[in-house]
Amino acid sequence: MPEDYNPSSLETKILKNWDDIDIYAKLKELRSSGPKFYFLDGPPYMNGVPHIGHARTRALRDPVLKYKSMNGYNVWHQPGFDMHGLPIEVKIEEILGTKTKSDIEKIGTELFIKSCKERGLSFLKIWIDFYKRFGMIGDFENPYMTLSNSYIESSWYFFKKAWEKNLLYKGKATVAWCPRCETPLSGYEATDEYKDVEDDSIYVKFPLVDRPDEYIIIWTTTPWTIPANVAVAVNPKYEYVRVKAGSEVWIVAKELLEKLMLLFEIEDYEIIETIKGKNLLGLKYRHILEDEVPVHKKFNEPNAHTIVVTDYVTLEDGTGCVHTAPGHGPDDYSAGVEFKLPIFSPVNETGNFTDEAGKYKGMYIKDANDIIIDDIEDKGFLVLRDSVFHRYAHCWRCKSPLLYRASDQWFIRVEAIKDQILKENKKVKWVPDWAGEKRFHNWIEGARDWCISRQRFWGIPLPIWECSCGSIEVVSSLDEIASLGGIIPDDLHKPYIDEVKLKCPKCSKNMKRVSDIADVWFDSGASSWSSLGYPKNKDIFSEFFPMDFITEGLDQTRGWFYTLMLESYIVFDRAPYKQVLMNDFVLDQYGQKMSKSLGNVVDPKEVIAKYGADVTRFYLLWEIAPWDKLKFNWENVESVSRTFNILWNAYKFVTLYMSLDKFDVNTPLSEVKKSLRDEDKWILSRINTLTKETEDNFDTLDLHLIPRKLKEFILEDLSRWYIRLVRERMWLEGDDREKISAYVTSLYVFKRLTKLLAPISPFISEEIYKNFIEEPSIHLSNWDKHDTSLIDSELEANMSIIRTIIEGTLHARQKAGIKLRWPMSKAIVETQDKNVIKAVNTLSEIIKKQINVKEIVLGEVVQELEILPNHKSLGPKFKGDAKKVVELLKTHNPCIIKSGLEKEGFFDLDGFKISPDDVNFNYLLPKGYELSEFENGRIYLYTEITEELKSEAIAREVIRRIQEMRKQADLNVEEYIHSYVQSSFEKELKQHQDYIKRETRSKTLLFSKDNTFIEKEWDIDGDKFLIGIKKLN
RNA sequence: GGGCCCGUGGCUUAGAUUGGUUAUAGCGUCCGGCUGAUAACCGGGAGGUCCUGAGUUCAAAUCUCAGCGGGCCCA
Repeated sequence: MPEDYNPSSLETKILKNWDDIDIYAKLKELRSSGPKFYFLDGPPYMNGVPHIGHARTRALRDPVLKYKSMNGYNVWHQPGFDMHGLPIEVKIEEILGTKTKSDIEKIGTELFIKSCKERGLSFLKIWIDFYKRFGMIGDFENPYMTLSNSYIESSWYFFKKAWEKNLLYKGKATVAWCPRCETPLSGYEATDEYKDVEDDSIYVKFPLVDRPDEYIIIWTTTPWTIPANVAVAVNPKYEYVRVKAGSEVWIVAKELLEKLMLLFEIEDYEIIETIKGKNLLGLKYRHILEDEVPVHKKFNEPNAHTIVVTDYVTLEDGTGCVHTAPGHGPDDYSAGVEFKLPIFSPVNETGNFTDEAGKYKGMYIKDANDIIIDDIEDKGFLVLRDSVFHRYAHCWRCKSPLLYRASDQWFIRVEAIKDQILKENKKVKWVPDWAGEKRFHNWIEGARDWCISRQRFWGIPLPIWECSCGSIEVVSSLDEIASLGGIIPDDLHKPYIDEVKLKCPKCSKNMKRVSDIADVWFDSGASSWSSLGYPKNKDIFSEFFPMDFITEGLDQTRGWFYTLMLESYIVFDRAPYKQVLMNDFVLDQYGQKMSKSLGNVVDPKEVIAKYGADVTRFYLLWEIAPWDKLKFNWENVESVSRTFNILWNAYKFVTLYMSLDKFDVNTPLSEVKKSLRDEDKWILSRINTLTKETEDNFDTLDLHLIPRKLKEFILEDLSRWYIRLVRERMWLEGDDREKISAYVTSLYVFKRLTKLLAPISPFISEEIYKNFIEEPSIHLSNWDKHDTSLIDSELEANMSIIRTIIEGTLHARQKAGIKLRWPMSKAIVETQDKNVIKAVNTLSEIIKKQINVKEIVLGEVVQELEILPNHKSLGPKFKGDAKKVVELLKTHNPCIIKSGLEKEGFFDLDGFKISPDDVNFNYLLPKGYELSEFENGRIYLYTEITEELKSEAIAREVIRRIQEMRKQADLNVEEYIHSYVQSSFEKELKQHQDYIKRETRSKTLLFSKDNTFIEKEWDIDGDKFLIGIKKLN
């Protein structure tokens, strides 16, 4: 006999059992010959513990895997973990107290990298324990880890392929750079952290060559980039003006002229000439700091220090003439390439000016700002100095302001292949479709070449060796290293890998590895093959690749979804995944982002501790569609928890009676087929319809609909309806056929229901299932496909109609103040609806039972129409005759008056002209009826109480009291008693003696007091009843 | 600035593909009731500018446009 529902102890018990039987090994063995289903786990980043968002993603993916397993698939469920990268480095720097890269080198890169490794690994157990507690079943002994040698070796295959396809190149490029971390950041790393900061805002005039006193005016918020200026860009389409201001001529965009002059406080100015931007092309100017930065005098590129034209120039701020420093801005860089400008970037890794910066060498760029501005001012080129609040990019980890600088980096040529990738993406099924067709599509469309190298320590080392002779080797395996004369280190990370020297195949000299590591986003992007150990291990890969299903958060559009696609495309010329589910985040209940500082963080461990993993998983799936934001709401968790409690109680209810009767759980449904009642057939139909819906929803990944329908079924169909209808039958004594068929039906329903629930809530389903069926685990059982032969849609529709009729009648009873316990002689259903007629005819027994009436009939009850004079209107209108009119109204048939008013707008009442305002109409129910309306009709309850009905009512009232007393006396359900009732209703009660005895399990029923009984006096509608019960020994 | 998504009683939500009676349900709240599976449940009441505005239409929560607010991504 099951206890109360206690998720915590139940789940712990089952976890232990899974451990004992090594459920994963069994599952793997069981499905080993099944069709392959390759799910790839999006590896979480190992710099913290699982948060509720991780729990959500797992609550979405795990049911799919369990469902697939139950359907016979050989599912690949290997967890993965992302363990490299700057965030871990930054954390270790905090712990070790280093500030710069040279600090790290001082304490030793070996120690630093070892610490990073330890930290990466330190979270592993926490995560795997979480997965297990969350009810996931998977290959927890063999996760893929991006820091393992085998993973690194596999991932190198990408560089080899990219190199072979000429998609890997070394180039100078202007990239976002963190001067503290001394490494480039990819575009999105740079844009993760925009902060509002105050910066200088200066307007500067550049003197044109060969045009004395003529200047082009530029604006910048980064004065330190002026030393690197090599051009001024204008938009070819805009109008520019030459303006006479004092003794000088200035060039600015026409549209901005007034605003600028106002800003510069120049009132006297005059437009000399209007010129299209494209006509400014090639105008030469003199660099204003050529004395301080003498290298400018040496640039011999023809376009250096000229006006160039580009489309990116806007009129939003500035002057329409844009200071261009290809070494310090991505747009500037592309202009630099287009116009063959010098890519000049006199700033080193730490943000200090180099020798090339002349006067400014050695200065930190931000510190140089003031000096540079002063120099410009001294030389008379400063137009205006101001400051501005604007958003500026900061390092996503260490929060330092970023800069752009040109440096030598390794790139993946994405732009060359993005059209093919877009084509591949069309083959992927995205859920929701817009995630792929719009979001991901747009992202790929705008993709740029990927700067994949990082000048850091903790990451996958680039497998690129360079020789002083200029030749380059990209290796993809340890064997290759060995064959090139390299000695393979125990650990493929820095600094060990840096020691590996290869023999140059061209000149036989020693080749040195480029000291860079890969952008950490590279790591997980290589998982589609690296997690399977490809290319070394080709068997598993060829069986499973490509992936059938992945799911991750929407932020992974530019992250994992992208790197997986890009890298796999380069390696295999195809999309790596067939189906992608993209989910949104978890917010707090007010829609606010969860953050430590707001104190609104929901810890998944806390939810699991309080409600269990079953409820948590169910809730996370049920609350909202995967691709919408989930506002975490404790009250709704509570409501899911209540549903589980009800499910549990329903389970307790049926097992109670089954075990009392020692019911054989192996009795097949076919054996009772003939004695099934309507409600049995109905619930059998419902559970199979539900199964079909569940199957459909798993197929289309409308995962939230599954728990929603399950919850609805548990509450509405099972608990509130089926059990209510079969209660009486469970109470029958002996081997009643109808009772047995209720048992068999219930068992079938529970067996099915637990299977539907198993993928979502693996513990409670396991517990219930195993109590009925002797098998090692529900998760090792097969999915029971829906059985069309048991689906009867018409019966389902009929049942749903009579439920509305029953509810309506209960409403009518309440209006009339008549308790359900009191039987009524009849109810009349009035309807025009054929479906309602059919439902009432076929299921009248259920209606009668549920609304406690002796007879239910289809028919109609004529309501009487009453006419009421409106004195307020009649009085002033008919004055003295008003009284007479009122009398006349009573003598006419109200129906005729009403239809007359409706048709003509007035009624001739023996000469008095009555208008609609003069009277009110009212429908009167015939005496003894109560009315209630339902969707397609009305129900009339006849409420006259006969002696016969009353005696039955009293019997039921007494039964109810005895039951209450049994409960208070803590008697077991099956125990027998003696009872007595002393009251003035002996005659009535005697008529129903057998009924009372049966319902209350009374061996004897006396009508006089016995002092050895437990007794209680009851007041039932004003009458006194002294009732006693005594346990049978 | 651009792309994508979202906005429905106090709260969480259904309904948008296919425009169509009185806008769904749960929670909460108020009133009444039931109960030998149920710390459950049942009946009823109150509670709505369906973010705003314009348009299309006989008819708009739904379609179109513009705007406001929020989110993710990008610049």
